[in-house]
This record gives sequence, C-alpha cells and structure tokens, in this order.
Amino acid sequence: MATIKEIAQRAGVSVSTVSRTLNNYPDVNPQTKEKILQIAKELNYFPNAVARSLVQKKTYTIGVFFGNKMNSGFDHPFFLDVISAVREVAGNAGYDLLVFTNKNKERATYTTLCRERSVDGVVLLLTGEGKRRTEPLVELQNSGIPCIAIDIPLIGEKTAYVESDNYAGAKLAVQHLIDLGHRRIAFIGGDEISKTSYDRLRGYQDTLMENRIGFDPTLIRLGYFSKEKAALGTRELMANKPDITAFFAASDEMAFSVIKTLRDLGKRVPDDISVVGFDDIKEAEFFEPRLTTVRQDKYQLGSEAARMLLNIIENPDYQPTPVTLPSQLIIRQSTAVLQKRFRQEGEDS
Amino acid sequence: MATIKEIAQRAGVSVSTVSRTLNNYPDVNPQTKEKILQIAKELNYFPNAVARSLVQKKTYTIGVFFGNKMNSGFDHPFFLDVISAVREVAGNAGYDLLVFTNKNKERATYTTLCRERSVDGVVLLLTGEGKRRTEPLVELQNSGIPCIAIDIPLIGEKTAYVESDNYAGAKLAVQHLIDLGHRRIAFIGGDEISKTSYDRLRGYQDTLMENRIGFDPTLIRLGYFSKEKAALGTRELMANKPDITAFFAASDEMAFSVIKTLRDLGKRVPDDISVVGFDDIKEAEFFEPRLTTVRQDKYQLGSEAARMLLNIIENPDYQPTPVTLPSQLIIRQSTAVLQKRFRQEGEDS
DNA sequence: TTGTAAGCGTTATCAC
DNA sequence: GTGATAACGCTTACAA
Repeated sequence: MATIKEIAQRAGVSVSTVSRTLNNYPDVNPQTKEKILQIAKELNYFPNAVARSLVQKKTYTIGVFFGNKMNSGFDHPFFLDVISAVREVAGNAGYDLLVFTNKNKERATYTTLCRERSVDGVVLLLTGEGKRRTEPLVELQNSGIPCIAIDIPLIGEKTAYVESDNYAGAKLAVQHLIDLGHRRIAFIGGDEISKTSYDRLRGYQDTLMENRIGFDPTLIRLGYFSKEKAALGTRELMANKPDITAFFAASDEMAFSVIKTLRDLGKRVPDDISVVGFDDIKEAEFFEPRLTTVRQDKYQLGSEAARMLLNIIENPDYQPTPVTLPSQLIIRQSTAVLQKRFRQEGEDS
Repeated sequence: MATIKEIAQRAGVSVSTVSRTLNNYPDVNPQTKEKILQIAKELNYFPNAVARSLVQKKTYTIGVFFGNKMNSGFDHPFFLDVISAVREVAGNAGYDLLVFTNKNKERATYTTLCRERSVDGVVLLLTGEGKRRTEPLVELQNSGIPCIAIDIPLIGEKTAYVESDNYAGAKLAVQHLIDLGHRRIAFIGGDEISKTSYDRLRGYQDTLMENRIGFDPTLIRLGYFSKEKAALGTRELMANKPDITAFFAASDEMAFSVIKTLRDLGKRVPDDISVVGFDDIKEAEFFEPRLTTVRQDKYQLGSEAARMLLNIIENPDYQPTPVTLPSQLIIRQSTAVLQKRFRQEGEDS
C-alpha cells in the first residue's frame, strides 16, 4: 500500500502537508491540495488505520463480547438480530465491530482485552453464567471504557444497559392466561442470577396477586433457559399438580420444550393446556401450534444499545441511563379459553 | 494503561529487555526476567495491540464481510452458524473477528478496506448481488490478501472457497421425490448469478434426465431466495401446470412460501403435493408440516473456511483449494408417496 | 545478557 | 501555507 510518505515525495511536499490535505484541513493551498488528491487517487491510497489509531488513540472500533463465558458460541436465539442492529447503527457512524474470541489468554478480562485492542467502546451480549455480577464485569463497569450491556444491569459513568420490559411482558402473558379463564398457572422460570429472569418471575407473581388468584410457589420450576431442564420441570409439575391448566415459560425455547413434554404426557395444547413463551424468536411462528408469546424488539434492543454507546464515546458530557423497551404480547395458537371440564376440575382441587 | 517503558523504568532496564522478556525470548537473565514479569503483573500490563501491529504488520484479526451489498444486514438464515464456527476456530488460534460495516466510504472496496485495517485475512459471507463476480471481488481475489469465500467460486494464490455439495444435494432431493412416485416436479430456483443456484438447478435437471422423466423447462421459476417471488412462481406454475405433484425449492424459506401458497390454493402438503427445501435452517424442523429438506452442514462450512484461512495466513507455501462439503437429505413430513388419483391425473395430461 | 536506536505510518506542535 | 520534528507503543537489528 502506498503511504503518505510516497505521496509527499511525488508531490514534492512534506508529509504534514499531505496529512493536512487528506484530512481536509482548511489551510492548504488549493493548487497543492488538488495535486496531492490527484496523486493519492492514482496511488489508490488509503490511510493505515493502525498507524492512525496509535497516535489518535481512537480505533473507530466497537468491541463485542458474546456468549455465556467469555468465549462460547453465539448461543442466544436472537443475538443475530441484536448484533445486526448494532452493526447497522455503528456502521453508519463509521465504526466497525470487533468480535472478541479470546481463547487461551491467561489473565485476560473484558477490560484488559478492550484496552489491548484499544476499542472505543464495547457491547456485552452475554448469557447464562456470563450475566452473573462477577469481578470482571464490575471491573469493566468501573474502567471508564464506554460500555453497554444487553440485559445486564450495569451502571456507571460510561456504562448503562438496554433491556426489554420483562416485568410488563410477563404481566401481559399471565394476564392473558387469566383472561382466558386459567387459574392454575405454572411458571417455568429462567435462572436465579439474572435480572431478566427475576423480572419475569415478579411479573408472574404480581399478576397472580393482583387478580386475587394468589401465588403458589410450588407451581414454579427453574428451567435455566434449557430445553432439558424445562422438560424436567414440566414433568415434575404435571406429576405433582395435575390441576395445572396453563404454563408460562420464560423463553420460547423452553415453551417449545414444555409443549413437547405435555404432548408426551398425552395432553393437547392448547385444548387441554395453554402455553405462552417469551422472546418471540423466529421459530415461534413456525412451531405447531404457533406459539403465543411476548415479543422483545430485538432490532431496537441493538440499535438503542449502539446509539447510546456512540453517544458515550463521542460526547464526554453524556450521562447514559438504562433503557427499558416495551414488550408486546403476540397471541397465536398455543393459548385458548379454559374448557369447562377443566374449570370444574380446577375448582375441585 | 501501563506501557513497556514504565516497566523498563521500574525495573531499571531498557525497553528492549522488557520486550524480549514479555515475548519469551530465550536470551534473558532469569533474575531480570522474573523481576520484569513481576512488575508487569503488578502494573496489570497488557501489550498495546495497535502498536505491535504497526511494526509487525500483523493484527491477529480476521475481517468478515456480510450481506448482499457491502453493508447490508446479516441476512442469510444460517450465517450465524457459519460465523459462529469461524469465530471458534479463529479464536482458538488467537485471532479476533473484525466485522466490516463500511458505510459512506467513497471509493472503498473489499481490498482497500482490508488493507486499511490491516486484517490478516478475510472471509466473505455474501448474498444476492454480492455474489456476482464483480470488479471488487476480482480485485480482492488478486490482491494477495488471504481470503475464503463461502459459496462464491473465487480461486487464487491466497484465495479459495467453501461450499456445500449443492449439485449432489439437489439430486438427493429430486431422487427422493421420484422414488415417491412423482413425475411432474416443479423447481423454484435461486438466481441466475450464483454457482449455488446453478448447481442446484443442474442437480434437478440431471436427476430428471437420469430417471428418463425428461426435463421440462416450463416447470421452473426463479425465486431469488425471496418469499414473495417464490409465492409468485408457485402461483404461476399451479395455474399453468395443474398436474404438478411436487415442488423442489432451492431454499427452505422459499419452500415455506411454496407451501403457504399451495395451502392458499386449497392444496394439502404433503397429501396433494410434496415439497422439499434446501438448507435445513432451524425453522424447518418447526414448520408445519415439518420440512423435508437438504441439510447443509453450517458449522463445518464455517470451521473449514476458518481452518483454510488460517493455513493461508500462517503457512506461505500452503496452496488453498476449494472445498465442497457433503450435503444430506433430511426426510420429514412435507413429502409423501404420490397418491393414485394424482398418478392417474398425471398420466392423463 | 543487555542497551541503543531505527522504524512502523500517522497526526500534531511548532516554527518559519 | 508549509516543513521539521516529536510522538504514539512496540519490535528488532545491531552494538556493546
């Protein structure tokens, strides 16, 4: 690749003049300017971003951490949508994305990795254990590195997070079930470490209480967003509480698993038992029966995250604040009005 | 962040000694070595990758281009799986991924973007028009930049591609239909520019010929991997050729669209008409009816691509050659034995 | 075994 | 308006 030096030589000027021209500084003779631009074009010159970054301490790069540990797969069902949105708005602002892979680095943390690569900011798309408020996360939060987390409540000078309204979403789901006549509503929750899971649980509880149905903790199992654990929980629940007429699962994938398990148990969905999920992943629409669920706006999750991050990066005075996006109930085929026969059974128990 | 200079001062040695120590050079006194390592740890030192890249001309970064133009979304249904695999093997080798977003850059091409960022290699995950053999693609192919394309036949000194065996996959699909008794088999193809589409078309044609059924070009419509165009093609076909008893679609998404359209037309799948897709995206298993399709091994597509790319990067003598991965027929519920009444109808026309 | 110094390709600070 | 020159943080001859 051609360098600024070559251009300078050919144009018979100094490198600084070339640099100024290329960066559109005002104080440069139109004559020389044109000449330099011409030569740059001929040489098909593009500035070396690495060299520039070194002096400017700015890389126009946004780091991305994915997965449940610092290095696992892109394992969340809607990360693609989120990251796609991040990419779009970051791209429009001139930033590229650096996806960290960081294997076999001994003492590396989110923070050191970011510093090593000199990224201008970072977005966290973690799952499972990765969402636990551990030392590396706290370190990052306090590092001064611009950071936006998806679904993890980090707050700091240069840190905030974006999430869906999980509480309201859960309320919508449970209220829908109640409106359909259900009273014995089981909950397949997420985990005990994430705010996301906790909010969905609270939404479930509160809605039950508000409707004077009461909250029965024995109707709950944690599924940890895994098909297997959700299936297990469903089995246990159905064995112990045969009067259950509806399930609310904290994710669509778990809802699929609940439905399959129910089917194995000889139950029909939604005829015998109603099921609602959470997320509205693509498969939800294709599943049989088409899944009633709470939609998270994945695109907005990502674009909002990117917008805030860019704000933090480019505006020193900007004070980021957490954003909670509305979620929406999507009614499809996996929920139905409670049948009389069940209602009676329900009354009996 | 601490720099090598600071460490040198504290240790009372020169920067070069520090550098050598940190890079595990053999010729350094164990005493000083230990001392330096100790200080580095205390200062929580991590090398500045940007500075290092500048001198070494190596960034340990692999560029990724996504989408149908140089900047559109992550729009292919299985890109996530592919990129996830790329990330895993690249990560194990110590490389991070740089996802290019490149908006508003005037004369930028794949090549200039790669050079500007000094990526060590690049993987192309393009769709639609992006796959057309255009100047920017040829430029990249001849640039000397290590490059692996997914599904685009680029070949060069440092360039190769990875694809699924689309021809064999298509043959499997059509043969399956024929074995089921179908004779009037329509084809909803991809586009006219990609090798992928062409190979699937050839597989369709050849299988028909080999089975002495003959190839009727009027049974073909191009769907351009779009739901709308696939639906349109299906309508046209059914209007003009009512004796069709099976459809082979060049992608699962188009197959879904075909099935929906058929349903709108009052046809049952697979009872009246069989449909097979291509790709085996996640939704295929959830769709109703569960889709019979040709599976591409997305994970291997990505890991093979990364493996080859790393080979090109790290081994100057390595001569990359294109890789074609086996594809596999997954028989599910959208195909069935041709019913007698149709067979007769078919015979009649 | 260690230090000096050049250099990677830019930008930025001064003089001129 | 323009040119030296230092600086960014590191690696790497070459010397000592």
